[in-house]
Amino acid sequence: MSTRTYGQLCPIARALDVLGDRWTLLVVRELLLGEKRFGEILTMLPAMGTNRLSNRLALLCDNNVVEKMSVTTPASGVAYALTPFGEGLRKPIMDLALWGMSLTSYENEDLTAARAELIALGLSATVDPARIQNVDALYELQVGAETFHARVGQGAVRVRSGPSATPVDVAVRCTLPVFLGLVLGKVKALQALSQGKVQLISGDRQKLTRLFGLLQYRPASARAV
Amino acid sequence: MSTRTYGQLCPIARALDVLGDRWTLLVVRELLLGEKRFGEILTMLPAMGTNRLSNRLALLCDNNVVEKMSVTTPASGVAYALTPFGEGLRKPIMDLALWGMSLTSYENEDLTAARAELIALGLSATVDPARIQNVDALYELQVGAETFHARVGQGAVRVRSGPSATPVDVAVRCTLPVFLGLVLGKVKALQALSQGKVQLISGDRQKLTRLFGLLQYRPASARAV
DNA sequence: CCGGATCCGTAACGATACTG
DNA sequence: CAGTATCGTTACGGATCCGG
Repeated sequence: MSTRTYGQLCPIARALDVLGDRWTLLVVRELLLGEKRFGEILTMLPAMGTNRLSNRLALLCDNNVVEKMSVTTPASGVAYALTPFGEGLRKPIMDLALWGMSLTSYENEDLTAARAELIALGLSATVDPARIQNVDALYELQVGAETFHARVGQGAVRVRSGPSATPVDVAVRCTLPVFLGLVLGKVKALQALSQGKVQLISGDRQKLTRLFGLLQYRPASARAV
Repeated sequence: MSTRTYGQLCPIARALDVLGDRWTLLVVRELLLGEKRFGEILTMLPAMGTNRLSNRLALLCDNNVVEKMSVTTPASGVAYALTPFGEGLRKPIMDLALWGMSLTSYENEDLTAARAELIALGLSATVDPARIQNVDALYELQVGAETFHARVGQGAVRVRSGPSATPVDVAVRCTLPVFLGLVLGKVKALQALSQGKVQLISGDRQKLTRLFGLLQYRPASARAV
């Protein structure tokens, strides 16, 4: 029980009464990638501990940010998903991601615990809606042991964990270092394809190039601060 | 020293490494209202304690979010202000305020520690830019013992603590309960004026009405969730 | 008085072990 | 798989004290 609230008559303070505890916003971040089971969240945030994850999920459920839902795969049980109200956090959190991008370098980092879907999620915040005004495409990416998908459409790139439930336009596979090379612009998609660093499982090369044209990291100095 | 970082390769986690500690975002909120001195911030966040405020400000300075600046009023000394990089937090925080508005009721609340400028700041996030496309006006409000000003222009309402440094279009004075009645729509500005609940120090009544037409609280059920 | 630094009791955190 | 219980460590909240 988080009886430690700010108790101020201010929407920011009220929001932080719900979200301000350690780990809480990262739990929401995980659920921005799609519904997840208790154990899945814990795998992504191992230092959190089962106890705290349990507490945080209960608090988020109490505040109508998260709800339990029953799932059947891989086994029968419950999963946690954002409510429509919780989905309202996507905008503030992605704005925060855009700000945090200036604190983030993807070069010379330890990749042992890195996750491509988090990199993709962060970069999706940098995409200018005007650039994808009339684009609509669904991608599936298999990066190392991860599988996630990205839908480009309606002025946004939306990243979700796991394989796509519907047929995708393009499906590709690569390693995490290759993925990083692509988003850093050090490797071109077509070049990586011809070198066998990227395997095109389905779809055409043109659409693949377009995805990595959007998901490009630019260092802070080159962006508006 | 907050040596307790998430250490994830993710801009959200990196942002929270800087901002995620308790009180930190509320310190930034205070500075969104303008530069403040150490003691001023502490007065607004008394439960924080001097040592934590000191630590947080140091961490924010280290990360180029906040900078010290020398001031001469009321006495010679230093104040803390957001850097341009820190100003970049205005958008995410105000988006969070908009979300937190659904958790906030301004009715039947304890007003002993309430601050009108925080209410105004929160409501400024709800203003539709389209409504103030070609408006440009500067207001000074004296609510109880507080003085703050609000500039309506360039598609946004910007609230800052203290009196305006430049001449204002409208200056008014009222009590906090009256201010709340105005933003709740329970009292009309013209009506409050004629009853003497609001004192028009300078400027015309029409512009005053416009301000409180913008700064209106609508309960969550009436807004998009 | 302002801008802190030091100290202490309490609550939260991080990790592990244990249970239905 | 999904938690609960426990425990040592760390941070928080509050008060006091220090140097300019």
